[in-house]
Amino acid sequence: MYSERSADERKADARRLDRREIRPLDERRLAVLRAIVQDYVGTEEPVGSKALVERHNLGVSPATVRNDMAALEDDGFIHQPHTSAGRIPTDKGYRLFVDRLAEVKPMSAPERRAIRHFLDGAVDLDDVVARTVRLLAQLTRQVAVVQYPSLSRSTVRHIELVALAPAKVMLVLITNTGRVEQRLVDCPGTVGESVLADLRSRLLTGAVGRPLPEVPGALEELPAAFEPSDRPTVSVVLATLFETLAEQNEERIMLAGTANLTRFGHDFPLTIQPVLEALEEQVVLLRLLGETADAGMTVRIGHENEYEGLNSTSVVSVGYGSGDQSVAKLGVIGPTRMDYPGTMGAVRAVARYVGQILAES
Amino acid sequence: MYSERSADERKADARRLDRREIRPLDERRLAVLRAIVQDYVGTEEPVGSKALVERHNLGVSPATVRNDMAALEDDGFIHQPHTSAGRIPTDKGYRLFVDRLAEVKPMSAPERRAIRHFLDGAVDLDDVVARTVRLLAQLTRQVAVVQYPSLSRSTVRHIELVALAPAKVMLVLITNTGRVEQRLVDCPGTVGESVLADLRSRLLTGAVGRPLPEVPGALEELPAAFEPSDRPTVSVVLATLFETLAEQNEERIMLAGTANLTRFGHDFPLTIQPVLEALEEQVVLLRLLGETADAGMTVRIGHENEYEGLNSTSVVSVGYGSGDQSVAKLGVIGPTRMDYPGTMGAVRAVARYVGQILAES
DNA sequence: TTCTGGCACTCTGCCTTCCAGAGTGCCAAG
DNA sequence: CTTGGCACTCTGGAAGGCAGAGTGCCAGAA
Repeated sequence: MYSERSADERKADARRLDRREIRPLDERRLAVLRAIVQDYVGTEEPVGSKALVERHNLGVSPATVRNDMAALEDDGFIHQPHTSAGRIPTDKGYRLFVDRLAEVKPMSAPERRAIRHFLDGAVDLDDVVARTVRLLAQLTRQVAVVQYPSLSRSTVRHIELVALAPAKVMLVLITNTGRVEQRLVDCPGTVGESVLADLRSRLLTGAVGRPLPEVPGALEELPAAFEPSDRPTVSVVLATLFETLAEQNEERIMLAGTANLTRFGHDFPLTIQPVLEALEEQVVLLRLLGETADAGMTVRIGHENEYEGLNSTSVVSVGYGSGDQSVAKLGVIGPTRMDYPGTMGAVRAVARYVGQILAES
Repeated sequence: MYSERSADERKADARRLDRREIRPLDERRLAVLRAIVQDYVGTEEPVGSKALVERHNLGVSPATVRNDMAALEDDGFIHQPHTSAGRIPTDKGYRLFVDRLAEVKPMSAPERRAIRHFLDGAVDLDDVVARTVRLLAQLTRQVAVVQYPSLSRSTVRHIELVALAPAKVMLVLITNTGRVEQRLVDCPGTVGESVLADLRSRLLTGAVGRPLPEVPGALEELPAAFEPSDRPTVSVVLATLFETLAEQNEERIMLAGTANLTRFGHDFPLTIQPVLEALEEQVVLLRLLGETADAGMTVRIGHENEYEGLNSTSVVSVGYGSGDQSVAKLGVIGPTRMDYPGTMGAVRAVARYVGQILAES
């Protein structure tokens, strides 16, 4: 499937390389690296020069490929487990592959339809996240992680005040991402219905559509609009609201596909344990996703991951959100030896559709 | 540690056996089984007659033990991996061990204090459950599962309807446990403010204070109170509400300690995959805990578990709750070769303390 | 220069063989 | 019923051998 593209691709690579002035990596050497990565990802076995020439028509002999391999090894892109074994890409090799040799593989039309269909059935935010994470795990056959839309980046869709008792008010905050937060407010005295209605409508006018962090500023002057006798109540409600807003708390995370870890590799128990441990720590996962760039897809390969337990895994993550704003991150965690183009394609597609779903609801 | 108890225990066993008329299992044979289970759990290796006599002072020769072992094997309590290997307890053997040979090992005072201290820091329900599950995983070094307190007994605190768009209504349900659920309702036509207000107040009168499962019955006649033209809208809202109520009854579950699976055994990847798969399925876990008896601890050993993937695991579970009522279940999942007395002790202790915490809050 | 075929060399992975050790079942005697 | 003795079986690990795959290097060709 790659032969058809090779001519164009090579030229493209050559151009890019020239731009970047990377001398020692000529066109063919990069093709060799790409072939190694592809083969290794497919077979999970070190790949040798002969097999490489057979499977990819590189147009040169094994001996030549061997020379290129030696050069690639010198530069640290590939590595030999033992003398006289095939080569395996290093983290640096994967990095180069991802940066310049691979293109995100778009989902096929049926796949896109399936994603759409699967996510469309969701009834609420929890369900959206749950479906997303499972879908992602299934598509990539890896461990999927989805962060709940964070409060700090979303906007106010609605605020509701409900009198539960003479001096008790329930404050409900609904964000554009579908998240609902509620707080019970103990008021200093009985609250009149009319005051409550007034406050409610003023809150709505002042806050709806605003990003959460901006709301306190916008409502600062509010108590002044009320009778002095009502101000304590208004202040308490406002304080509670601000508190709720400020608690951009508990970034929650959902996980799926841990069973896919069993396909990790041969030296399996050694690799899997730290990974499972990492996955149990919400903090680690949050930091992991936190490292994701705000725009564009982030790929962290092997040792590029801060957390040691994930040194033999790669993390592909991306922000998602309604509209252009990214409100949270999602991603997958798999062995460094993963199908990067496919994984990146799946992650990107899923993120896009979740964003749409969120925007619609 | 067992020798000190052996005299009393043996008599007790003998008595119990007489009561149950199990002839072929005399006192010593049971002691042998107990020793086998203990040793196997400790070493993870098939245990032979000689080693058994050396480690436990059974007061007889290896040859005698061999005879007993042969008998135990005939009865299906133990099993030989290969001719001329030691013996391994079967599920049936563990069952007998748990039923009659083991006693729940109480936690030590420092352990109890640690449990108490660890759980006391919890700030809300989520936190209680999260702490509990982690604690349990740590104590038992196995996979822990905690079910959220059942909501079927909680009541409606408030229902709110908010018009977001001409034909879109946000339905918010708040329970007395502080849980908030919201749904977006697509109405068949434009909804008038007055209709909405009317519906809202009727919902409140009919539902507030009622246990969730009773709400549908109480609101059955509601559409009849409205103009025929409004009934479709009312019906849609009601349907959504009932759906939400029903979903509230779907219990949630929290999980921890999956990393402990790596200590499962030698034939590791084969065993662990189905287990991980099972753990991902909330449904499976819920069914698993659902099988727990309402009172007392339940131990399901190996093939006693309905779910096939858990055929080589044992599940120790127990109900917990505030006061005498069990509101939910918790438990651990581990290899059939687990320390039953210790695990049961930990599970029981944790359940007890969680109950107390819930009662206090 | 750059590529290529050839060649000697090295290493793994796998298979076989072999042996010690642990464990058993059975039997005859206490 | 228990026990010591004995012959037998089976695993697990060590040692050795062999085929296959892969490499590096070199000298000659393009």
